[in-house]
Amino acid sequence: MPHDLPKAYDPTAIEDHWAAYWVREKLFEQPTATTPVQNQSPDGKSPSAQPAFVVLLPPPNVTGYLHMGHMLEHTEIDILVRWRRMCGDRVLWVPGTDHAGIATQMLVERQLVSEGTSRQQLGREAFVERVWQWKQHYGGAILEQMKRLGVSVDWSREYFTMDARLSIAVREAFVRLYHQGLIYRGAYIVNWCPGCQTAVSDLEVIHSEHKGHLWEIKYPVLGADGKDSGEFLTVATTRPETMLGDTAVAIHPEDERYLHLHGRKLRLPLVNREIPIVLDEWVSREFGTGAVKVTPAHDLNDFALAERHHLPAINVMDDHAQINSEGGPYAGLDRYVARKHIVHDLEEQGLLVAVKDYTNNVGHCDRCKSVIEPRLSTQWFIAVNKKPDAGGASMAELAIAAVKPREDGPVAVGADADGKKAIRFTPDNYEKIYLEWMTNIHDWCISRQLWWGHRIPAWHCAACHKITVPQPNQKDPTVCAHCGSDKLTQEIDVLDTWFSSGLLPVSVFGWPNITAETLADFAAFYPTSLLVTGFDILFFWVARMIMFGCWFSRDVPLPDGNPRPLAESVPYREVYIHALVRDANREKMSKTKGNVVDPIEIVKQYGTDAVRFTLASMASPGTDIAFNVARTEGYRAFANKIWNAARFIFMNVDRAAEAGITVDRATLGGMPTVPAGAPLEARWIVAELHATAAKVNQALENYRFDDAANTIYQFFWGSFCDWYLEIVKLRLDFSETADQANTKAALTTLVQVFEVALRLLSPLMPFITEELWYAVYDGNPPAKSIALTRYPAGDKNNIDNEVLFEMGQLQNLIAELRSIRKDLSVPDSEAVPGYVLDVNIGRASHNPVENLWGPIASAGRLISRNAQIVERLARVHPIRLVGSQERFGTLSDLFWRQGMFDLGTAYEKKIDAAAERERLTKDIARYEKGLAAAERQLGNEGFLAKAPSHVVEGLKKQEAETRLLLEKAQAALASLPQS
RNA sequence: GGGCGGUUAGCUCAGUUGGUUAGAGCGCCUGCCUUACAAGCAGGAAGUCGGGGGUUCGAGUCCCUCACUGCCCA
Repeated sequence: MPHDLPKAYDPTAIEDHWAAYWVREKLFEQPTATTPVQNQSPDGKSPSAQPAFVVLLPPPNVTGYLHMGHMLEHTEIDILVRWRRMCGDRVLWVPGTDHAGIATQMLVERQLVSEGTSRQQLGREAFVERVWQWKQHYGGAILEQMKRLGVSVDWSREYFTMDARLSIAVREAFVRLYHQGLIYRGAYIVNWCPGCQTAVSDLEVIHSEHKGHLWEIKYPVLGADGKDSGEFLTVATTRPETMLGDTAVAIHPEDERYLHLHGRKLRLPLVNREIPIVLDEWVSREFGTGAVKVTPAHDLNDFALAERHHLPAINVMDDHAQINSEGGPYAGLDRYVARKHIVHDLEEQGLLVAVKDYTNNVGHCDRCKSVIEPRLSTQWFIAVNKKPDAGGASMAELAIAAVKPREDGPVAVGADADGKKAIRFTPDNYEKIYLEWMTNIHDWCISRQLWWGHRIPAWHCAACHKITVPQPNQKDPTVCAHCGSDKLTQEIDVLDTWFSSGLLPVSVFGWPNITAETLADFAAFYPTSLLVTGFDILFFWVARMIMFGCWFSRDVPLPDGNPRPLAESVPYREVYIHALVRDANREKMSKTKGNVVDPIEIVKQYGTDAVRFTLASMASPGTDIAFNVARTEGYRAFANKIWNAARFIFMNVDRAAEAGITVDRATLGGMPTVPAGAPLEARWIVAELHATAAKVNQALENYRFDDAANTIYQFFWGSFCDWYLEIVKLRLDFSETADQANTKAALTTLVQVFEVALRLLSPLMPFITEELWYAVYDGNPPAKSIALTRYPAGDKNNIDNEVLFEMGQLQNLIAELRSIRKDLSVPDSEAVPGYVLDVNIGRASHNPVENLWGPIASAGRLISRNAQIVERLARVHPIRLVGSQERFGTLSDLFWRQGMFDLGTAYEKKIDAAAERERLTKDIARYEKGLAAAERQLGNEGFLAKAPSHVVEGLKKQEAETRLLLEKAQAALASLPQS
C-alpha cells in the first residue's frame, strides 16, 4: 500500500473518524465482570485474573457544556486509563451525568417564564415531566463532546443519577439511615436562599466581604415596675431589620460596664416586646458595644445561645426574605426595604446612637448569588457524628479512619494489613485538608425545597402528625405506622443532589440490588481504583462518597464470603486532585470576565491531541495550569513533526520495497534489541527508547503527567528526529551496490523504534498515534486499535550507558563543529574541511583528560568509528584527525577552537576577532569561577572526609576538565590577532 | 482571625532522599526553503533560585524571620 500521507498534519481530517470508530467498535466496554478484555493478554492470564483498574467519571452537570476543567480532568483520566489498559489491566471507566437539582430546575423554570407560564402553574408532576423532556433533548451535551474527544469510557454503562436503578439506591440509603437513627427532621438554622427558594448546605454558601454599616441602637431598660427606667442599653448590629425577631440581649457576665443590668429586662423598640438581658461568655466584650441583640431565628450563633438560655425563636421573614406578620407594620417589606424603614423609625424615636462603617462577611448563594438568609426552618439532616443506635462508629469516624495515616501502635481501623492507608491522596496535602474538614464536620442538611430531584421517602400523617418511613425493601406506605390512619402524604422536599452522587461508587455497581450479576460486578470493580477530580468538590462529593461508600458497601460481602473490612469498603483507593485551569495570565476563567477558553474551539483549531498534550505537559501535581494557546500551537507542531517523521519512514519503506527489502511485521510489537555490532545510532536509539519507556512508566505511576509528556517529547523530537533520523539516512542505501543486510537491519530498527514510540505516546495523543500505527501496518494491524496493544516497558538491561556516553560525546563534537562553522559564517549549504586534534596522540596516559573520555578512550577513536556521521551532521568534509605536531606546525594557520575537542577549519572569511575575544573572555571568567569553587571544595577536609566518594570523584574530574578548558581558552585568547 | 501553598530565564513551569558548573517549552537574536517536516533546520543570548539570618564540608532544596501573593476555613 502506498503511504500517501498529506504533507502537513491535519487533525480534523482524522479525529472524527477515529472517535466514531472507537465508540462504534465498543473497544472500551466491560459490560459484565466476566467479559473478556479486548486487549492482548500475553501474560496468558484469564480476564478475571487481570488486575482491575476502575474509575468513575465525576458526573458532569446535565445542564453544562464541556469546559477546560472537564477537558483537563478527562485528559488525565484517559491517559491513566489508556496506560493501565495497555499495561494489561482490566480497565473500566464508567461515564455518567448528574441531575443537578437546583441548576436544572432553574434552567427549566427560566424557559417556562419565557413562555409566559411557571412551575406553579404547571404543577409538580407536569413540571418534572417537562424537566425530563429537557434532559432527553439537551442533557447529553457533555457526553457527546466527550465522544468527540475520544475518551476511552465504557458507554454501555452510562448512568444518570435520576435513573431508576440509581434512585433505588437513594431511597434505600435514606430509609436505612433513617431507621439507624442517623437521619432526623428538625427546625434549625439553615442557609436559606430566597432566590432558589430552598435551603442549601454550608458548602453552597460563598462568603465575601462587603462594605456595610454597624448600627448602634438604644434599647430601653425596664424598671422593676415594668416601665421604662430612663436607662438604655446600646446594642450594635449589622442587620437592624432582624431586631423584629429579637428575644433577648446578651452581655458578657464579667463585663463591668453592665454589671448593674444583670437580671433586668428591656423593651424592644418598635415591637415593644419585653425581652431579657442574658449573660453569656460567648459575647465578645470588644465587639461593638459589648451588648449583642439575640435573634435566634436568623442567626446561627444566636440560635445556639437561645438554646442555652431557653429563649424563644421568632421567624420574622418568609420564603422570599420579606418581613412576615411577626413584623407588624413592616410586614410585606423586603428585608432591605424594611431595614431602611426601621433605621429611619429608630432615628425618629431617638434610639439610633451611631452608624459606623463596617466591612462584614456576607454569604451568597453559590448558584444564584442571592444573599443567603440564615433562617429557622424545618429540614432533614444526616447526623454524621452520631453513632448508630445499634452501635459502632459514626459516619464521620469511618470516613476519617479510611484516610488517616497509621499512627504508632495498633494498625488504624482504616489501614490494611501492611499499614497502608485505605485511601491515598495525591497531592498528599489534601489528606490534611480532608481530615481537618471531616473532623469538624456539621450535620448535613439534605432536604431541598425543589421539585427536580429524589423525593424524600417519608410520609406525614394528617391524623397524628407523625412520620412514616418505610423499612428497607418495603413499598410506599399506605397507612401511618404510628396510628394506622390512611391520611398520608409524601414529604414534598427532595434530597440534595450530592446525596445521590455520593452513592455512585456503590450504586453504579448495583447496590442495593445484590444479584449474582451485581455481586460479580461488585467483586470485580469495588473498591474502584482511582478518583480524579477537582479540589472544589473535595467536600461536596469526595468526602460524601467516602462516608457513604464506607457505610453502605459493608453490607456486600467480599468475593470469598467474608465480611468487608474498612479497607475494602472505601469507594476508591486513590484520589488524585487535579489543578485549576486558568487563562494565560493566571486569571481564573469566568463568564463575567469573558476570559473563558472553550476547549472545543481550541480543539477545532489545533486538534484534540495537541490540547491533551498541552494540558498533560503542564499538569504538575498541585500547580494550577495557565492555559496558553501558544503552548498548544507548539504541541500541534510536535504532532506535525511526528507526522512528517512517519512520512519519511514510509517513504523509505516504499523505496525499500522497490529494492526488494521488506520489514518483517512479526518483528514489530515488542521492544527492539540490537546486536552489539550494530551501528552506534541503532544501539543508541534503542537504549534511549528503553530509558524513555522506563521513565514514562515511572512518571505515570506518580501522576507526573508533565514528566511523562516532556520525556516523550524530548525522545521523539530531540533524540529520534533530530539525531537518529538524520544519521539513519546514511544507512538507507537502496542502490544496487549497497549491503542489503545492513540496509534492512537499519530499516527494521527504524520502523521498530517508531512503532514503539507511537505506543508510548498513544495514551497522551490517541488520535495521531492510531492513524500512524494503522499506517505502519498498511491498514492491517494486529489489533483493532493501538489502544489494545501493550505499553512499552523499559528494560534496564537494555539501557547501555557506554553507548549513551559515546553518542553524547559525538553529539558534543558535532555541535562544536557546527558552532565553529557558524562563527566563521560558512553558508549552511557548504561543506568545509574539519580537523580534530586526537588528544590521545603523543600524550601521557596519566593525563586527566583521558579519563574524561571514559569508555571512548580518545577523540580519535570516536571519530574514526563515526566519521560518516560527523561529516554529514556537522557538514564538514573531509573530517581529519591530526596530531599535535601537525596542528601546531603545518596546520597552524587554520582557525582553531579549543574546548572539549580541539577543532580546526579554514574558511575565506576570517573569524571576528573582537567577538571571539569577548566570547573567550567570558568563558575564562566562567571557568575561573568554577575552578575556584571546585578547588575550594576539594581543599576542604570536611568535604573530603564526609562527602560520598562519587561526589568527590565527580568534582575532581570536573576540576580537571575545567582546568583544561581554562588553559585552552587562555591559550586561544593569547593567540588571537590584536585588532 | 485560623490553616495551607507559592515566589527559580521575558512568559509558563520542572528541579526526586541536601551533592559536581540550576533545566524545559514558548518567546527573543542570527543564519538557512540542506528533497520527512518553514507547524521546519542550525547556532546564540538570557537566571545574585523573593530579602535577611541560621544549620551543614556543602543549601534552589532543611530551619527561623520578613516581604509579596494565592487558596481554604471561620
